[in-house]
Amino acid sequence: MTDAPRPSPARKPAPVRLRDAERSRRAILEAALVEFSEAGHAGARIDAIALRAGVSKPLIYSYFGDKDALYAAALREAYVQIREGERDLDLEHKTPEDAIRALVAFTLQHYVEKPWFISMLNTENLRGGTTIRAIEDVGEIQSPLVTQLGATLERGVAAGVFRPGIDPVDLYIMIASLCYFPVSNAHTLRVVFRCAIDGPWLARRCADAQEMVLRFLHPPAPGGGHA
Amino acid sequence: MTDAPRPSPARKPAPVRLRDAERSRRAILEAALVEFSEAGHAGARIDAIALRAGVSKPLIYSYFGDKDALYAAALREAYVQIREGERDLDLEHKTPEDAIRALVAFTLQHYVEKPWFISMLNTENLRGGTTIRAIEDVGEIQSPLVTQLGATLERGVAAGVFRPGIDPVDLYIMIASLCYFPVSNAHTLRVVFRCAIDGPWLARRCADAQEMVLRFLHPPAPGGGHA
Amino acid sequence: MTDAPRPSPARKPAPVRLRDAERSRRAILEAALVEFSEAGHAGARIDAIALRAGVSKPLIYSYFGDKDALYAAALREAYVQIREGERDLDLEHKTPEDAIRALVAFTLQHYVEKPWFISMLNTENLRGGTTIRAIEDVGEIQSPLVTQLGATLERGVAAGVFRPGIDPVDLYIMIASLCYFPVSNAHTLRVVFRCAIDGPWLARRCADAQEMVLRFLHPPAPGGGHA
Amino acid sequence: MTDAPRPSPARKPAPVRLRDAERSRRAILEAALVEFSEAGHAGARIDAIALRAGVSKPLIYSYFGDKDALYAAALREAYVQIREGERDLDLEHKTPEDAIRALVAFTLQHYVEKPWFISMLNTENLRGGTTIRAIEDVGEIQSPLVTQLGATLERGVAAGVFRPGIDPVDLYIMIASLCYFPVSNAHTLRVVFRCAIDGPWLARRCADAQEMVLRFLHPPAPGGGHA
DNA sequence: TATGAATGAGTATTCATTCAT
DNA sequence: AATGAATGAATACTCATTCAT
Repeated sequence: MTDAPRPSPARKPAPVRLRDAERSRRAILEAALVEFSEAGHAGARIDAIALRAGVSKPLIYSYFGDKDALYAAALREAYVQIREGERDLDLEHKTPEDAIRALVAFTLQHYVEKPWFISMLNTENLRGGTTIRAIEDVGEIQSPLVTQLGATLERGVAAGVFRPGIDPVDLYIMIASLCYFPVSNAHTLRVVFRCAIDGPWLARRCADAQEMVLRFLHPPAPGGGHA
Repeated sequence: MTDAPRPSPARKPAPVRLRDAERSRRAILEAALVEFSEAGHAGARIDAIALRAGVSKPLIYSYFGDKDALYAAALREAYVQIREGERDLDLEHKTPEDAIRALVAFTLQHYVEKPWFISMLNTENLRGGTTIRAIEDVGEIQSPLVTQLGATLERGVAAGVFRPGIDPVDLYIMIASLCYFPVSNAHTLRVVFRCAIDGPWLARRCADAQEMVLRFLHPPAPGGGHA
Repeated sequence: MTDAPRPSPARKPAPVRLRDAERSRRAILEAALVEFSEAGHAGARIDAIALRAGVSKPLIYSYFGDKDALYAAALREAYVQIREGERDLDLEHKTPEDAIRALVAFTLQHYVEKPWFISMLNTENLRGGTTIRAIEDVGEIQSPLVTQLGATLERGVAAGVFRPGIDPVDLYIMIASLCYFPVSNAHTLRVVFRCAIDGPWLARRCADAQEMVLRFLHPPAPGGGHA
Repeated sequence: MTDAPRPSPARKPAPVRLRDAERSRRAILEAALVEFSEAGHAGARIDAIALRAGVSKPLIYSYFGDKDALYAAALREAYVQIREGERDLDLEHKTPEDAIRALVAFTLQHYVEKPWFISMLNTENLRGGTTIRAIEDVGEIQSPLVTQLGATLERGVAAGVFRPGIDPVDLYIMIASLCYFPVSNAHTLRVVFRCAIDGPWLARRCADAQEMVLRFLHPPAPGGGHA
């Protein structure tokens, strides 16, 4: 009202990076991923997401529609992130056994390093999976991994190190099971079993899981195996 | 509305009334268990719990204090229920291998039949375990199982069917892992892998888990094992 | 927190009339009638209604559901009020011509004295009548009047003072038309025609309307009427 | 985005652009008229107006200032439109009785064909007439009609077909009353009286109104009129 | 023991309006 | 002349919790 906003002539005329739609979108999505995974669907606050993303609430609504749609976008993003990691695993250029070891290690590591993945899955399953059912392309997101895993199993069978008849989806679920629970339930395990859920302990979980899966995949020893 | 049915003051202090009070308490607790496990902590509604339990909201407050305290009671109840099941397993009168098989089968079955157990654990872990940390006797609730499992392992080692050096807590976590994930994440698995998460599929999960655990426990074959 | 709310021993122990559900309901309904008629549907504020009624907002929601339902209740109330006035008109004990004069006078008077009636009708018609269509018993509310008016017309025809063939609904609409517009549109008329819309002017409107309606109802003069 | 189509600077100052500006103004005004009349003042959305007009929201603000100013412009436009229609009625070249008939017919027809006129008047009266009071030239907009109507009445009195002493403004209000209510309140009438508010019904309203007004204007029959 | 009545403090969502280009 | 990006200030509605009986 009084003084015009004198721009000091020699400086940059404005914070350059404002008004960048794509950048705002990403900021909101990442803030939502964190908030939803920390607080769950009902507990998440749009206010908190706006604050984290450094934008106003109306912008969130104009980009994503409503809380549910934002939650769906965040859930999808969680899957996209793990797929990107798995794509880089390069299973086909490893020996079958190393491929399995690598997949186990990556899976556990991803769960630990990107804790919102597990949290989002837990939240979504608590909600009965209604949202993920509505995401069109979720099937495609995961299928490359299953294909790779199937090929790895076949190579192992051909090489005589794996027994035949193992379903790649079942195998993936086994691996995920062994990696998921110790991370997902770390808080309750720590209290109930009074044990330290820390790096070394998780490293042992990883080694045990690798051994478990490989023992399960191994064909029976030729001349009279177990018992 | 007018006069309460005045019990003559000097007699026994209305035992029927006490029964009702205890029944109300149980009704509230069970309603809370269902509501919290279906909706999570933030999503659960005191109104809904009152409705399910068939009591008024003030009664809930007078019995349990507030929402958090009710949640804590429900969480504790979930642990109590699974402990009661495990206590009846009678591991010590089975062969070591059968004991392991029985524990795996029971664990999966309990997760499937009492879905609020998994839901409560998920909810509590999403919340960072703050509540369970405050429950005094949770350690004792779980410890009998660990003792039994340790004894079973020792018997197996003595009998030469298990290798030594396995920690009973780690073993229990492995078993729980294999049983937990397919049930906990049934909704997302169904959609992402387009597979039927049904009775037969779960039965195969059970068999696979039993085999996995036993193969893991078996000592290396005497004359040259796995590479 | 500090001092307990000492009830001064000799006084009445509390504001007696609080916690009276029916009384709260009426207060809300009347406040809503005023607020909706002053501000329209979109312009009305639940906050303002709560303030006017002297209750909290949640109470409004617990009694009426949501804004639309409250609006519907207020609209219905407006009709109930005018019906009660018409019921007391006692048309059947007046001469047919006096009955018409009385109905005209009452109608204009009601529009002036209960301004929310016109405002609610205007609001509802602006909204396309969607709400009134959903009120079940609106037809019955108005029908007694139509019956009475039909009887009055018949008596007039029999007495030779009214011509036959007049539909009572059409007649009522004529009367309403003449009374409605000068009240409903007082604000714009005042400005556009720079005329005083006040008591005397409305009294002339009443007299003119009575004359118009009666002239319209009169049978043609027996020996060659108008032109 | 890159270069605007630079018009060579010295030539005529881009007349095409000016046409576009005027067209945008009209588009906004007409969109506003529709939106305000469909939704009322509080219910109208600037977003919706921008969408209907095919322009951006900031353009609306740069042309009209704010929502209230746009509403005022739309209200004024409604009056301008009906004045244009009335100007073409050419009352002075018709017999006094035909002139009245024509005015009644035109009024009803305009209300039916330009529904935003009635809606805008209702909206403005619901708001207490605050806006129209601020429109400077509203008086002039309506006065030609009153002058014409006064002349018509005088001609009728001179011809002996109308009685003297009728105020032209009062007469116009009577006519407007009879035409306004059945159109304005069509939605509620349809439901409350369960009658069809359609073309034929409105045509009968028109004929009845014409007859009513003429009967009212007629001088008392020379040899003993109505009582 | 038990409850109908009532509310303070939020929470998702909307909307007129402005900024920067 | 025109617009995509962005927001402050509401506004409808919810929910854990308490009051009064």
